[in-house]
Amino acid sequence: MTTLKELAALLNISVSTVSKALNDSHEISENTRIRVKELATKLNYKPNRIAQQLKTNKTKIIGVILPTVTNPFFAEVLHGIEKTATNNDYDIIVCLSNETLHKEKRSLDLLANGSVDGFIIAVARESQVKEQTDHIKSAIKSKLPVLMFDRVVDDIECNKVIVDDFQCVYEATEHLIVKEKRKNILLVSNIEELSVGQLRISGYTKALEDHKLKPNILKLDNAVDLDVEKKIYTYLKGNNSIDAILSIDHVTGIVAINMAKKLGKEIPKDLSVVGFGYEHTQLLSSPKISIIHQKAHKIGEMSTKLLIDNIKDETLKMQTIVVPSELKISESSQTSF
Amino acid sequence: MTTLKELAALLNISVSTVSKALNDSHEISENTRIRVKELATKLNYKPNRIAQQLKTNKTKIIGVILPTVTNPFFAEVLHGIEKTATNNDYDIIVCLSNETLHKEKRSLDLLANGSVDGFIIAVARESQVKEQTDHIKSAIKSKLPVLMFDRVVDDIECNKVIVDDFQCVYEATEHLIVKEKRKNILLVSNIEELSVGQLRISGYTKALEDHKLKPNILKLDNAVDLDVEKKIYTYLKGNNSIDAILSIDHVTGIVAINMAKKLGKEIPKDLSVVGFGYEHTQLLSSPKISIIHQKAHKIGEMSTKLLIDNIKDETLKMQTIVVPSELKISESSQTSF
DNA sequence: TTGTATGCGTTATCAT
DNA sequence: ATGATAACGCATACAA
Repeated sequence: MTTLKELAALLNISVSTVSKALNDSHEISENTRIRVKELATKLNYKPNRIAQQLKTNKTKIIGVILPTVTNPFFAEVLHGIEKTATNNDYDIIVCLSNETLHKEKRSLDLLANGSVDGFIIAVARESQVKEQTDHIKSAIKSKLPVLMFDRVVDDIECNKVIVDDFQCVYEATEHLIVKEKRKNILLVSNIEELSVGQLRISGYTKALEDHKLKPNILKLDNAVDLDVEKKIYTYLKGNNSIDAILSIDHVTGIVAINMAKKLGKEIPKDLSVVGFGYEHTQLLSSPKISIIHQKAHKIGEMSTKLLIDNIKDETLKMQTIVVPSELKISESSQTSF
Repeated sequence: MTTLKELAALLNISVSTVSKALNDSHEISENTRIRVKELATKLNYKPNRIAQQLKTNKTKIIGVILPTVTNPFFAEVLHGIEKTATNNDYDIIVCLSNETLHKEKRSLDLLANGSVDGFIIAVARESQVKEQTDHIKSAIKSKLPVLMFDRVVDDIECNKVIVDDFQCVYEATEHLIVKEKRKNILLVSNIEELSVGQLRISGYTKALEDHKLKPNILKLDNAVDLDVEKKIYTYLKGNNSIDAILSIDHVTGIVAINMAKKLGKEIPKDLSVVGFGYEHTQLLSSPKISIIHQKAHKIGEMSTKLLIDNIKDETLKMQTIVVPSELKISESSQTSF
């Protein structure tokens, strides 16, 4: 790697002159500036970023700590983060907590030693359940800006970007009741231990309450593979009056459609199905599932924007931004082929 | 952030003594070592990694350049990379090329200035199609180890981890012919312009040739949403003799199942369906689709292992590792509920 | 307009 | 056993 020192030696001038020339300082003559730049491009000189970081005490790197990236929600958020970071000349270091407290803590501690200018975090399931968040507070205490999204911790004061979990489920439920005239709406859940799961369930029960209906909740207890199908199938078979299903994750809604068809139900005539979904979710079901579409990409964008603002001006006051979800009603009945 | 200098000042000893004490140098007395360490933990001292990086000329960071992360394959690879990197005390900087050449080049150039110790890359679609890979060669020339996976460039000499695209599709096709007695197998493709797409198609045509059957290929031309459904539906409707479908991506197989059911076909009696799939793919279809399961996580693990070996010993000779895929035959007929 | 000197935080070499 | 000094590559305050 070419260094300033090498350039200076070859040109018989001082290191600082070379530095200034490359940075377009006005105090350097046209002549030498050109000579320096020519040699620099010829030798493919690039300033050593590590040295710049040490000098300026800024890394232009954001630490991103996610529970997982195989969940499409977080993958899409990451996409938004990366794009916005790049547009603002930041790189991102990505760590995955795998939903564990110790990994989250380890990553945070490791990066808090000058490796990054700030953090974007969605806390791990374990950290949230055990309410252990000292590691995050500690990062903030050492003047590192932190932004939390989706899964946030109430008693930590920092910028936050959250989803309207309560509200969007409330509205989806109300849609089923009012627009689609449904009376027996089943909520299917396997994330009731997460704060977002609880919020979604609250949105559902509140909507039912407001309309004098009684809630039905099928908790899957973290079931996997065929168990998911079996539990839903069995429940539907034994409860024939169910006329709508509201899934609060991105998988069980599609499973519910498949199981309902297996039971000979017509969709959406006999049964309306709403679930959470991402870009391709609707393509995977037939008839099309209605989905609550979280603006994951936008969440990533706004999080990054907010964090970078905070990095550049630490005096800015903290805020919590709610990114509304979009309810996409299926129109499968109209598909004419 | 606490520094060595601050510790030294507080203890009235020199910086170098503090440094040695913390690094368990034998030439430091038991007494002072303990005093130093006590104060260090008390003040939560952590060595500044940037300074260490400048000193040692090693960052312990791997640059990871992916086309996207919303594709489950790359998400799972990333998971494997992150895990293995962490286990070997490396961090990862993730850049997304978004399938474009210029973004890939930009990321590579930006990180090649001392920011990382090596690269893991799956080249962007555009780079592969246009056969522009000078930026990668340039990184290698400046002594930065590069590992390519999945989408590789033949005329670049570096470590590679690839999938058995030809072989696994050949075997899946043969399975359909020999075990399931299928005669009219339709290949559904929308990635024919990628090297992996071409390999998969070759595996299919070769298997048919070897068994004296004629190929049917439905190219979707990067169709999206309803168009995907429509093209598959129309084709199936107009070609009633098709008795098996082989999808070479992870979406169209499920769509094919849904469309076949819509046409009143029984699966797997009338039609066998095989597609590419990931962890949850089978859960999303009913009856269950058979899948070619790429060991994405393992690809990430092996890539990282190989790169780190290469970083630690540059004289190691390059190798290309093939990670075999697994054919998971659906057993939906046996599900008894 | 150019050059010298200093420091970022750490480690390593060489005194004491 | 401890300390002074230099060096990694860069940027900048200050001198010339």
